[in-house]
Amino acid sequence: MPATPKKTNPSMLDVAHHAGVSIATVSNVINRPEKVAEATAERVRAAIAELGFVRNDAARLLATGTTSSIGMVLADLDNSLYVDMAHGAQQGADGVGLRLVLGNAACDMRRQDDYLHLFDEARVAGVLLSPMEDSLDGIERMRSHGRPIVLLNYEQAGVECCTVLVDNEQVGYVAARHLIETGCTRLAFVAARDEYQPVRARRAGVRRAVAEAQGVSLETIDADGLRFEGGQAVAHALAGRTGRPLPDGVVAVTDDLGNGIADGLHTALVAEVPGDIAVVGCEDNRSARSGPVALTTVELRGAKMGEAAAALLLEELNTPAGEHRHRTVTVRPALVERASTAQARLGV
Amino acid sequence: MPATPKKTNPSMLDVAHHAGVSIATVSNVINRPEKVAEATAERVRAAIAELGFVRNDAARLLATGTTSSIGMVLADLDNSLYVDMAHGAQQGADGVGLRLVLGNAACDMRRQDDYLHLFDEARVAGVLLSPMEDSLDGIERMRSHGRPIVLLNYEQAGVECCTVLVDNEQVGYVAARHLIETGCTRLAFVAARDEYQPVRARRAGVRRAVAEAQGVSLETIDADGLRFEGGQAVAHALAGRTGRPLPDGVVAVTDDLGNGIADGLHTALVAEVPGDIAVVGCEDNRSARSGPVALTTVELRGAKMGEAAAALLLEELNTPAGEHRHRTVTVRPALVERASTAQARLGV
DNA sequence: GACTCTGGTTTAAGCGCTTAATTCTCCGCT
DNA sequence: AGCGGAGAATTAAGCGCTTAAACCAGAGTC
Repeated sequence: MPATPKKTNPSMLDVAHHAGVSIATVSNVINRPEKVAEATAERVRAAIAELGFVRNDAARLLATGTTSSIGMVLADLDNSLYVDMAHGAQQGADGVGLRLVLGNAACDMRRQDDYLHLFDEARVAGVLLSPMEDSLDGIERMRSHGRPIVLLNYEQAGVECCTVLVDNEQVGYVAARHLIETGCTRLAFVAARDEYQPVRARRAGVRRAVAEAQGVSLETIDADGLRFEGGQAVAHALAGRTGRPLPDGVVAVTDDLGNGIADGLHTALVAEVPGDIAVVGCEDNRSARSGPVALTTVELRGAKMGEAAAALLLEELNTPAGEHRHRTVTVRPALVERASTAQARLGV
Repeated sequence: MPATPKKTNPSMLDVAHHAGVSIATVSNVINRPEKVAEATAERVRAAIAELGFVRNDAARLLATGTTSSIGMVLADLDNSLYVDMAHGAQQGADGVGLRLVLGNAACDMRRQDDYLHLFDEARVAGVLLSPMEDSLDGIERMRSHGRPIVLLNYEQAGVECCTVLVDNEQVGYVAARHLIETGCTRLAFVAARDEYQPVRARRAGVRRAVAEAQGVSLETIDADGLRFEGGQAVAHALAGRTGRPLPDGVVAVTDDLGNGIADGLHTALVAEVPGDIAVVGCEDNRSARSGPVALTTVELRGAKMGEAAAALLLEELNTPAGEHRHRTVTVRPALVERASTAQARLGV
C-alpha cells in the first residue's frame, strides 16, 4: 500500500522554488511588495495561490519579535456583559489591524491564570483582561515581560496599568436614585455577602443616594450567590418576614438576582413587580431584557468598555517604551428603564 | 535621562547562563526532567523562577512542528448555544492537555474566515468549527494542510471530516410530537424564510410528526429573522388574521422567536401562552429559561456537542496520518418542558 | 592499567521566516 | 569605452527553541 503523502503546510521555500525565485523575494512580495517587480510578484502570487501557502506565524514572530495578535481573557462568557466586552474589543481591534483571540476563564481562577500564561507563551502583542479577583502575579508577569495588559472593570490596588472602569459607585447611585425618584422610601440592596469589589462600590453608591434623600430607609439583604436562584431565595425569605415592613424598592446587584427576586415574589404571591415592589438590576444582561418582567437596570456598557480597552492597548503599543503613561478610562453607566419600575412612577 | 531598560521575555539562554549550564540542559529540565541530575535541575528551576522565564511557544512550535493549542471558531457568542459548545470543548480539551482558544465570528462570514486563517497561520494542532453556512474553501484549506478540523452542528455536503451533529430532524419531531401529545391539532411552524440547513431539517421533523398523527393540520409561517422581534411581528400578523382559525400550537424554530411570539401574542391581547396557544422553542437558549413565559424547548446540548468535538479531534490527532477514518457523532436532542406548553397538557 | 558502560552534559544542526547587506543587471552619461 | 546608479534579486545571519549525536568524567570489570 502506497504511503499516504503527509500533508503539511507548504513553506516559503516551496513557493520560492515553484516561482523560480529566492525565498527573500517571496517574503518581499508579502511584506514589501513595492520592492519587487510586478512581473515577478505576479508569478509569486500565483505560486502562493497554487500551493495554498499560508505564512507560518510562529516563524514570523520568532524572526520579527512581533505579532498582531492580542489575547483577551474573559471572566465568564455565560455573562453577557463579557460577551459585550468581547464584541467591543473586537470592534476596536478590527479597525487597527489587531487580531483578537479569546479565552474563557469560566469563573475559574486557575483557568484565568492558564490563559494568561498561554498568551504570554504565545508572545501576543498585548492582553485584555477582565479579572475575577486579585490576580496580581499573573498581571505582574505580563508587565515584567514588557507585554502591555489592560484591565477591564476592575481596580487593582498596587498594579499600574491602563484600565477601563465603569463607575460602579455611580451604578448603585443611579439605581437607587431612580427608585427614590419614582417614590420608593424603603429601599433594599440585595447582594451576595462575598466581597467582590464592584459589589462594594455599588453598595456605596446606593448608600450615597439614600443619604442624600429625605426619609428614605435602606436595608441590606445578603443573597446566596449572584444568580437567579439566589434571588428566588431572597424573595422567599421576604415572603416569610414578619414584624418589619417589606421594602418597596429593591436594588439587586445583578440582573439575574433581580429577575430571581421578581420571579420569587410573584410565585410566592407576596408582591407583584412593579405594582408592590419596584426592582432595579445592574449590568443590563441579556436576561434583563427577557426576564419574567422586563427589568429596569443600570447598563455597564460592556461594548464600550471593550472598545476603550482595545484603544488603550493600541495606544500603549504605539508608544515608545518608557514614555507610556498609564491611563484609566471610566465609562459612565446609564439607566435603562423597563417594566420593573414602571408602576411606581405612575403610582406616586 | 537614563534609558529605561527594555523589558522583554528572558530566553532559555539567559536561564542557562544564570544557572551556569548549557541551553540544552535547560530544555531538558523542562521537557525531559528524567535526563538531568536532580541537583542541576534544581538550580535551573531556581533560575527559571528568578528570571520569570516563560517558554517562547513560537520557537518551540517552529522547532518541533507541534503545539497543544487548538482553535475554536464560534458562529455567535450572543447565542448561548455556542457558549455551551465552548464550555463543552474546554471541558473536553482540558482533560487531555489541549489548550483551547476561541474566535467569535459574530455571524460574520468574513470574520469566520479570518479566524480560520489566523489559526492556520498559528499552526494550531486542530480546529473546531461551528460553521455559519457553506464554508468549503476555509475548511478545505485546513484539511489540505493536514490540520484536523471537526465541524459542529452542520452537515457539509462534499466535505469529509469528523462532525458532531444534533439530529435536527429529531428536534422538529420532538417539538411537534410534544404539542400533539398535549392535544394541539392546528400546528404552525415558524421560521425565517432564509434557508439555513438546521431550519430545513427541523421543518422536516415537524412534518413527519404531523404526518404520523391523525387530524392534525400544519401551516408554515415565515418570520423576518430568527430573533425576538421577528416573533413579535409574527404574533401581530396573527392578531390581524381573519378567516382562518389561529393555530393552537406553535413550533418556533428558535427560542428567541418563540419568546417573541409569546410576548407579541400577549401584548396584542390575541391569546395567552400557554392558555390559548402552546409554544415550543428550539435550542434551549438561556433566554428560554427566563423569557416572558418559561419556554418549553428542545435542547441541543451544546456542551455535549463541544465535548464530543474535542474528543473527535483528539482521536484524529492521535491517529497516524492516513489511518484515520472520519466519524460523525450525533447527539440526540431532548425535550425540556416548561410553562409555555403546561396549560395545554392540563386542559385537554 | 586498559576497557567498556553509563548517566550527565554539551555541541550543533535545523525549524520557517525577516532583513540588512550584498551582488548583479541594465541604463544613461560623459 | 568606462563609470555611476537605480532597481531587482539573492545571500546569509539570526530569532529561541528541540534533539540527535558527540563528549566526558567516574565506576566497574577482568
